[in-house]
Amino acid sequence: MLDPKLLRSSPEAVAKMLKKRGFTLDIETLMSLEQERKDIQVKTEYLQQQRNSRSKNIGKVKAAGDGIEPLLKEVDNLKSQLAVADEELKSIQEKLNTLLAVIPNIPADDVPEGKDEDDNVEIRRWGQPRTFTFTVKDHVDLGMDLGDHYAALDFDVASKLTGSRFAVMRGGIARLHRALIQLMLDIHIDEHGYQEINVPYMVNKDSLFGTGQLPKFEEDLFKTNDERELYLIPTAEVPVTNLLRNELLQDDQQLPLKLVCHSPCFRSEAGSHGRDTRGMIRQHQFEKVELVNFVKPEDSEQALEELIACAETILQKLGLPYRTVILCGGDIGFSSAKTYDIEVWLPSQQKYREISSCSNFRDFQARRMKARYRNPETGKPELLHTLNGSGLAIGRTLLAIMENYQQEDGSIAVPEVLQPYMGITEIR
RNA sequence: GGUGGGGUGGCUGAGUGGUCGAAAGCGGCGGUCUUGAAAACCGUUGAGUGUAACAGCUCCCAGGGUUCGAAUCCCUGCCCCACCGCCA
Repeated sequence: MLDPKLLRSSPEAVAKMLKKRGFTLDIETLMSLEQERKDIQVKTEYLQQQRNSRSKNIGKVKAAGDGIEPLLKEVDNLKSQLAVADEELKSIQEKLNTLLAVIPNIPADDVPEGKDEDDNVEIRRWGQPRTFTFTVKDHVDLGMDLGDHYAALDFDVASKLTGSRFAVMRGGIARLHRALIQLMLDIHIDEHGYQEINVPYMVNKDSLFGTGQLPKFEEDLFKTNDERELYLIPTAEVPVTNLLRNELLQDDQQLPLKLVCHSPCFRSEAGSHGRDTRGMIRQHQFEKVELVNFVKPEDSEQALEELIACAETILQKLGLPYRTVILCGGDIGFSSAKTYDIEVWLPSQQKYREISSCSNFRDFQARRMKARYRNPETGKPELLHTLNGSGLAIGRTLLAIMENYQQEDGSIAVPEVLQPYMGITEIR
């Protein structure tokens, strides 16, 4: 959520900044609602004040032994007025909140202009895509041929079990998948100073509102159908960031708070029919090692640079060529002020494809969540800044390894850093 | 699933329907003392909204209700704790 004060005081400036991401702010509706809200609120509070003072008086008058009849009559009159005003205020506040809840975050100054992913700007590349002396296969074909009796990567049997966009992994591929999780967790914990955390994979509406998935993106989520209205998490970002919802940290020594969480992620992929239907790129269920930071406002810009570096480290250790892009205004996510994507090289597609996304949300999520800390300078509560990033998406890393490390006979060489985790040097 | 007890400020924890935004303690902040620190002592300290600053308003899990007046009474929901049963 944006700062309502900022929105009120300089709506034109906000609208201009939101324009960068293709969002049109309806200033007129907003400001007229806002004016209405103010008028009614002033009126309501005046009536409340009158009621309160008279009610207090009744106690005193009664104690003095005098008659309270006239006062009662006055209060009664106030109450009926108040009931009307209250109702009005409630309804307008609801309208206003509904409007505010779907306004996206303001992009950072250095976010490039642009309409969609084609306008994202590459900021660096690492590694050299390998030249193959044979015809490369994609991970689907590779996975089908690996394994003794059954495919090591099996989409057909998964669709029998569940449906499309799911996978079954066996043997060496399943083990590689697990090894990747271990490797990533170990690096972030031991080398990057993260604390490991394990959280629920189902969350309530409030949590999803806090990080910004609700109310706008419900169709992307899987929802349970029991009366509790729980949702499967689309990313660990939701439960982990919401750890500090409605919290006020007293001790700023806890900051920055850096948490790493391995979890499955569930996405309905409602809007992506027909996109990446082959293979593991876009699944309804995948796993991810997620990095979440809570920092003081003045530290968030630097924290994003560190976060993206942590994610890149993993690819470097795995020897996977990648490039890093900064998302343009039109491609940036709803809650984010600034996002870097890391894209890994896929030989079968001759393209770089997203494998990580690291964002600075500034106080946008914190305001929705009321996640605060006490600033020792002022002694006052202030909103935290939140950040998160994938470090990395496991399924996509797995397929990148399969494709980049494939050998002519269809086997997969195991990257050196993974060998201690795997106990083997190749998967066949 | 059964029975009982609870949800109060950063934390622990009191709170006869009016003088309660709320005792006390801890923690925090400021000070006295000290070479410095600790201890001790004194003072101060809820969140939000609003204002130039006051004032005002809202908030004692959430949502309804009773009442002139609700942290306090009633209803519903959620959550927590204890014991019993069942169980990975």
